[in-house]
This record gives sequence, structure tokens and C-alpha cells, in this order.
Amino acid sequence: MSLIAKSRVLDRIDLAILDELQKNGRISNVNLAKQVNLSPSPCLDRVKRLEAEGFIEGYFAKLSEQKLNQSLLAHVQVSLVTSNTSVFKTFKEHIVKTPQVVECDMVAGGYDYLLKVRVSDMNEYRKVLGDLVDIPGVGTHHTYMVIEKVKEDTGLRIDL
Amino acid sequence: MSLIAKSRVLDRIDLAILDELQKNGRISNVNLAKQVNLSPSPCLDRVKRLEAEGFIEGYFAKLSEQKLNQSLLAHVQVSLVTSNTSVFKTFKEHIVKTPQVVECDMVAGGYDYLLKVRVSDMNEYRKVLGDLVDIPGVGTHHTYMVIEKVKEDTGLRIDL
DNA sequence: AGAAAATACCGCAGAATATGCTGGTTTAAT
DNA sequence: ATTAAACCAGCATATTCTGCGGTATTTTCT
Repeated sequence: MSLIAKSRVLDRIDLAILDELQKNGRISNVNLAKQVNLSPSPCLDRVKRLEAEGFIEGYFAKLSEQKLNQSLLAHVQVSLVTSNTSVFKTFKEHIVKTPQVVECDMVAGGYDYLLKVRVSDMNEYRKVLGDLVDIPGVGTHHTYMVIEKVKEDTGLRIDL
Repeated sequence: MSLIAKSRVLDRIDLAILDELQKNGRISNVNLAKQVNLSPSPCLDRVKRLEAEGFIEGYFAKLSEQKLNQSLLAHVQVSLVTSNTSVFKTFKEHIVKTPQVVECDMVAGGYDYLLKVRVSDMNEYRKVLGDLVDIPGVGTHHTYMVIEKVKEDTGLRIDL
């Protein structure tokens, strides 16, 4: 017997459930069941299983960036001067503590980072960038201020 | 009387509701009410109002990128050769049609774009990039492949 | 300051939904 | 062909949703 946890194969119904929940996270189970041509009980069973198996990580409300005054977005490319462990540790600690940095990816060879920064206005951005470049070990940086959002797909692609 | 739709000021309870729903989008109304020290009725009233006023844009299930085999992420910087309207139109049409491109921001002066591409593996990425560079008007491009996700905050910042 | 109005809150009741259980059916493997 | 496993529908109970009426608190106007 294999020690690897078996990952059940998803059938068409499971995929339809995921696709629907990804678009409408608060749909009632009875309506979800109708949507996927199932009666409520087995539908709920499947949802519970998809949650337990980790296919569904959670449910979240999407809030309005405009209404909550956080509609200015910038991508910042940052290079560290060395791959030194303590330099990275300091950098990461700062990033985690800075709430305006909503995303941080290590890219390419290991010294480069791409940050996504969400702020209310340029003044706030200036402060965030000022703090960022003061971190020891931070070398070059370049800001890509977002002018227009052309596309944004939050969900994953589901092939039904 | 003003024709501007009045935007009610959010009090501490509204912010607490938004903060909770952003973390737990499927919490029951009775539990949400307990969380914010309210009885269910006014709590539901507030949620409905926050939805109607656009503070809450929707509810979504977050699916597992790993489990659904879409865990390879790349940021791609693309420059168009001109700001020509039809060039941009063609570019945008391609982007919208390509499901692997999950995000596309126009940045800086107007010819540069930052794409976020989500694929299952390098082979798929190669195809996506190949199609991308074949679009007429696309000039230089540079790929930042994500090695490690250092931080990811989906929600907005709420100051309670 | 005092009265009137508006707003927000609570608790209750009927309707809808969630959830566990049972039994019957299909599917897969031996 | 037989057995085992998985799946599905329907029912019963518990929970939750949701609208309504009454009360308290805050706001506004005189």
C-alpha cells in the first residue's frame, strides 16, 4: 500500500462546483446543487470533500479598492546587492511588516524581487519607497506605476 | 439637495465587518454578529448595505494553485513598438483571450505592460510566450520567473 | 434646552437552508 | 457473477436567514 496520500481525480461535477464557487462563493448549497444537476446532499458532500482535500483553500469577500481608497498600484523591481542570508532576512522582515506591500516574489537568479504595492496616493507611495531603499543591502530599484488595469482574473482556469 | 450619491462614513463596526468578511467570506450572519458585538438583524442590515453601496464587490472561493496544477508563475514585461491604437487593440484582444494571462497592467508612459502569467509548467509557458511575441507590434519583452513567493496579501488593509 | 424626527438596535416568528442518516442504485474489481 | 465500494436521492432535525414591530439612542430644528 502506498504511503502517498491519494488525490482523487476530479470529475466533471467537481470541476463545475469549483468553477461556480470561485465565481460565487456565497451561493447556497441548494442553488449550487441545481447548477450542477445534483440534489443538495451529494452536492454538499462534494463541497465538504473538496474543502477537506485542499482544493478549496477558503472563502473571501472582495472589497472595493476605490471605495476603501487604495486604488493606486505600483510594481517595484528591487535588487539586493548580495545573496547574503542576513541581508535577505532583514529585507523579508521589512516586507512582511509593510502592509502596503501586498505581494512579493523572488524572481530569476535569486537577488531580484518584484513587489506589488497598494497605496492611496503618491504621497504614501513616496514614503513606502523611501523606507524600502533605506533597508541595508537594497541596491537598484525601478518603479512601474500602473496607469490602467487591462485585465484581472482572480480565479484559476477550470477546463470543464 | 445634492445629486451626488452620498457615501456614508464607515464606523468601527462596518470596518470590523469588512475585515472579517474579507478573511472569512462564508461566516454565518449569527457568528459575524457575535464577532462584531451586534445582534444578527442589524448586522445583516449592515452587510446588505455594504454590498449595495459597493464596498463589497463579491464573494469568491480561493482554489489551490498546486492542486489544480497551475503553480508556475511568471511576470512578463512587454513593450509595444508604437502607441498606435490598432496595435494596442490587437494586443489587448490577444491578452483577454489568453486564459494563462491572469493580470495585465499598463505601466509608465503608455507602451509598457506588465503581465502575470499562470501556467502548469515551462512547456506551457513557452507556448504562451511564443504566441505573445507573434502579436504584431510587440517589441522587447523580459520574463521574470517566480522562484519563491515571499508574501501574498489578498485582502485590503483595514484600519480598525 | 427641549421636542420632534430619524436612525439604529434588539427579539421574535415564519421561511429557507444546512446537515446527518437511511436505503436504494450504479460502478468497479475480483 | 458476486462482492465491495462509491454515489445519489429523500427525509428529519437543527441551524440560519430575513422581515417586522417595538424600543432606545442619537440627531436636528426651533
